[in-house]
Amino acid sequence: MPALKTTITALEIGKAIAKAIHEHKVLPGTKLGEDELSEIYGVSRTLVRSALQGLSHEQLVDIQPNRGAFVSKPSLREAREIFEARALLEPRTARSAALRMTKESARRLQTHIDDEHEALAQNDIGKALWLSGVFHIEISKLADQATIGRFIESLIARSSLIIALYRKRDSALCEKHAHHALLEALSQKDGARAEELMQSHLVDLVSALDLREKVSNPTKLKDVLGGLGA
Amino acid sequence: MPALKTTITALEIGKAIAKAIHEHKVLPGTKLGEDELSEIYGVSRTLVRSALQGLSHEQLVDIQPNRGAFVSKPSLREAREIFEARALLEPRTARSAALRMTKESARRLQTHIDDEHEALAQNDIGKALWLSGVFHIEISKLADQATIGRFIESLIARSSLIIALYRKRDSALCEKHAHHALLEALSQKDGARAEELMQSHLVDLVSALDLREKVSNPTKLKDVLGGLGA
DNA sequence: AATCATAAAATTGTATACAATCATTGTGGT
DNA sequence: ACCACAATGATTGTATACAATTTTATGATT
Repeated sequence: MPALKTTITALEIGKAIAKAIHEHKVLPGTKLGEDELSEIYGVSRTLVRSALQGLSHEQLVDIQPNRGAFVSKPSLREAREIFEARALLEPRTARSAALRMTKESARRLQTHIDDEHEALAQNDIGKALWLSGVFHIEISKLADQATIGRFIESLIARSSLIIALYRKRDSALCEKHAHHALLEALSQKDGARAEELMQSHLVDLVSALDLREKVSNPTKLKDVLGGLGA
Repeated sequence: MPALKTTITALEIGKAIAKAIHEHKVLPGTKLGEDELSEIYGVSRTLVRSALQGLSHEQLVDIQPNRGAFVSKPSLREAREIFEARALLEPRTARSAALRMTKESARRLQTHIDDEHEALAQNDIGKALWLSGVFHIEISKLADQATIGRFIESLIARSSLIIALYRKRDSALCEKHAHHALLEALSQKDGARAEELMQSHLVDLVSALDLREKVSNPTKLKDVLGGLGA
């Protein structure tokens, strides 16, 4: 059997935290204390800080000077921007991916979809959410455009924060057929259709979100909690 | 007078290094030693490492485990990808920027162009290169799309590396009229024209580059340094 | 009882110390 | 002269120690 690795890198810690965020195991606003994390991963704060700084660069965590790192809470405007950016990048990327499809990659994507369904069947929403994101990332990787792929990857990671914050109640988050249809178009190397499908898929995703401006923050708590029910 | 600041942050160090890279003060491949930098900025290696990791995340420097940080040397494929990404993002961003133009922002951009010309007049190529990049970044900021703006910013920073590596000999890098024409279209809120101009401007930039595959790296130094000039 | 001031505890920021790894040079052998 | 190999020096990686800041707790005062 392979020797079990004893070292852990800052990058791995970052990935682990990112995955937990993506799966909604930790929610936006959660404080990520350094001592806590170094305890968890069995390393010194040095590596933890390095990992947190990396996540901060991806805007998954927000580092407030002298106060610590918190899971980011994208504003409404950021939320809208992120999905606008996805709408700009992903459909075109799906088109490119279609042109480069192979049997092998089709098989890989199918496996992903199966896993996704399985996770949903087991009601493991977090895992399904994560797999759903990975599906999009895989497509962008197929497009053979690492640079744009990285952008998309970061947008998808932040999308999970947005879903956590702004998802409409009882909105289905993964229409299972959407990914399936996408895969079909990709397999047939039908770039135009893949582009179209991706575009409408993203529209669907946004429509499961409530990105309207809040009525207004109640200026005073008293205004809301004023009368004692009399 | 304002108290002179005595503290320096990792972010500032990163910015300083990034600017030096952008200005071609340090060329791709240059080693960025930690001791060296901590000496220069008068801080411990801790902050320097933090800065370098940040730059590594932007792919401006390449951190090789146990070997150190080097100014990145984008490959030909990366170079092509980066300009493809710019072609995808910047024209559309220029269009958005046009719609949001104000007198004030026009004035700001004009100042930038003036500075750029001044730098060119003084033959300060590095500064001109940097200002040229900042011009593009300013436009993306005007578009009021921080997310895409950050992507563009990172693409432009890496573009300076590409220019350093792949610029055709005696190719003019900043056609002065290009930015001027762009500003004009923006000022007139002519989005369509701004988009068009940006697109062709980017084409011009690429055409000043030699992104053809190298014949082959000289496998042996001897082949190049063979004859002793006899 | 509520508010403010102050003190203690906990947490983050930076520097330093030590360990591990890599590069270089020097030595000995073929 | 050339290659292999070992020792040395330099550089990066990680942990720990200390300083600075924030947060929480405590107590005095109105």
